[in-house]
Amino acid sequence: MSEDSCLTKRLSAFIDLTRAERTYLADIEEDSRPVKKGEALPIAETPGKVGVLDEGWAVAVTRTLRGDRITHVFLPGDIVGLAEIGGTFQGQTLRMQTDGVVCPFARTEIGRAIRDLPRLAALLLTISGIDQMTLRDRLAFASSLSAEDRLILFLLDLRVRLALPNVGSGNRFRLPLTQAEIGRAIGASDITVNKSMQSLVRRDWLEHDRPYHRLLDRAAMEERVGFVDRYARIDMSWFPRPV
Amino acid sequence: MSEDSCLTKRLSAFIDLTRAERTYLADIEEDSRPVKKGEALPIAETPGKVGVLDEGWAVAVTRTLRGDRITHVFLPGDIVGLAEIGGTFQGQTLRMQTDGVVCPFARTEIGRAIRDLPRLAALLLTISGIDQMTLRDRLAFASSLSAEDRLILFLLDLRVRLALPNVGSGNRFRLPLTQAEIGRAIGASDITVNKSMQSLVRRDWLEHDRPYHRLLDRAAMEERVGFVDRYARIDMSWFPRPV
DNA sequence: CGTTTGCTTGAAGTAGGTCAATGTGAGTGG
DNA sequence: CCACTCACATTGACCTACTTCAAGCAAACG
Repeated sequence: MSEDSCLTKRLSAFIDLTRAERTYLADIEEDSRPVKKGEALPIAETPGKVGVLDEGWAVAVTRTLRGDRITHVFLPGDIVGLAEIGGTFQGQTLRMQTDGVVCPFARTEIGRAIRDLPRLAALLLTISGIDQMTLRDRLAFASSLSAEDRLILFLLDLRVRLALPNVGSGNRFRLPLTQAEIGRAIGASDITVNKSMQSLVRRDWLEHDRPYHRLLDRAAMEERVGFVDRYARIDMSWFPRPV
Repeated sequence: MSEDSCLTKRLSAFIDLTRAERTYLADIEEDSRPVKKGEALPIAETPGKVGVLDEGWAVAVTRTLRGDRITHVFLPGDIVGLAEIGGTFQGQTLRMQTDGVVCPFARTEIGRAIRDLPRLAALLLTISGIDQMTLRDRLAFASSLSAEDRLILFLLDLRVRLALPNVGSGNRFRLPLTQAEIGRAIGASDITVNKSMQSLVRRDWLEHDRPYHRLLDRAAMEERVGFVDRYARIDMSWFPRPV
């Protein structure tokens, strides 16, 4: 009762869960499991799992002919494996970017939860949709923004999403990716990332102190790239009534 | 009974719907509505709607600082507005690319359907996930493939998805997009699209006859870009039992 | 204290963007 | 039936934002 499950913690950021929903979720959750940096997520290894990333960062990597690309960065609290719930993993892997803790769920339990907790089903669908729109944004911007602007967008997106679980974490955050990895995430070379970062620092928009980064002028950055926070306003009026 | 709703037709490509599911879906469907080329989809105009594109092509357009980009192409049979079900439309529009017919659904009805037809909820979540993975693929390839290879990928994707509703439609299909629009979809200029197409024709991989295109050597094209058909194998073993 | 990993900087090469001009077929109106 | 127009496709020339290659440097780590 007092102990909230990982999923409960996460979903509470969006809706107030009822007591019934909470206990249901706590029941289906398996024991949380520590995972080491560099390891594949247990979700990706044993098919039929979904999980909540309780601590640490993870990345979704897509293998291409010319090296691996990072297609998604998972932050603490994020649900992992939701997109892959019914599809093949072919060509994609989920890998821990730092040490962390994962709470796995069996896919069949998710199936049951969808049946028994319709509001949860609606919420999951909504979250999946938002992720999709965010991806569309990135895709659109990938070809129309300069590498520097893509970097700005990347930082802004992280900032917003980090603020979701631990409310208002400020503009300073740890970014456990090397410049080369950032490059693989935004579609640029490590050199370009480096030079863009320095350019941002010179412009007094960014401050960095090795793994820590601080956005000094978020307003200017947001205006520059036309940033839209898709998590800001979610319409849940159509959700079915909770159990 | 004899008359299947748009959504029924679509979802039947994935699962065998029960009689109860079919009649439920038929009940919540509103009258299908013809839409003209260039018009915004009624779904995008009146918030709170989702729809099935019964006939015609549509595109999702994301407004960027440097012109509009096409982030998704909807084909006949596709569900439109699913990604937008809970989010804001900000910066994105859905526009008809040809004349067509749309079957709208109220979002609240989808909410009710999720409650009453849990298997449908699971399927929608799965479809949304697959779309997400496809987007990730495109994002990964956007920065690691040449414009020509991106064009190949674009054509292959259309081919696979066109085959979903009207089974095995062959390798020849009508592509109602101008070269400039294709460019906006794959992140290239109209000039590059033109030159890439000619290059493909010269290589005897593609044949085109104005709006019609024929893939002459799909195997070679798929191999070239490492194509993965994410719709090919869907795991539904975890779905809740149908009503 | 050497080795590795990541950051920094410079220089050279290129894919693909923009600009500009021409070609071509389909539709429209006289 | 011909002229006009408009939308698309085509071709060439130039130019720039990036990539790749190469080499030094700093901090972390066994």
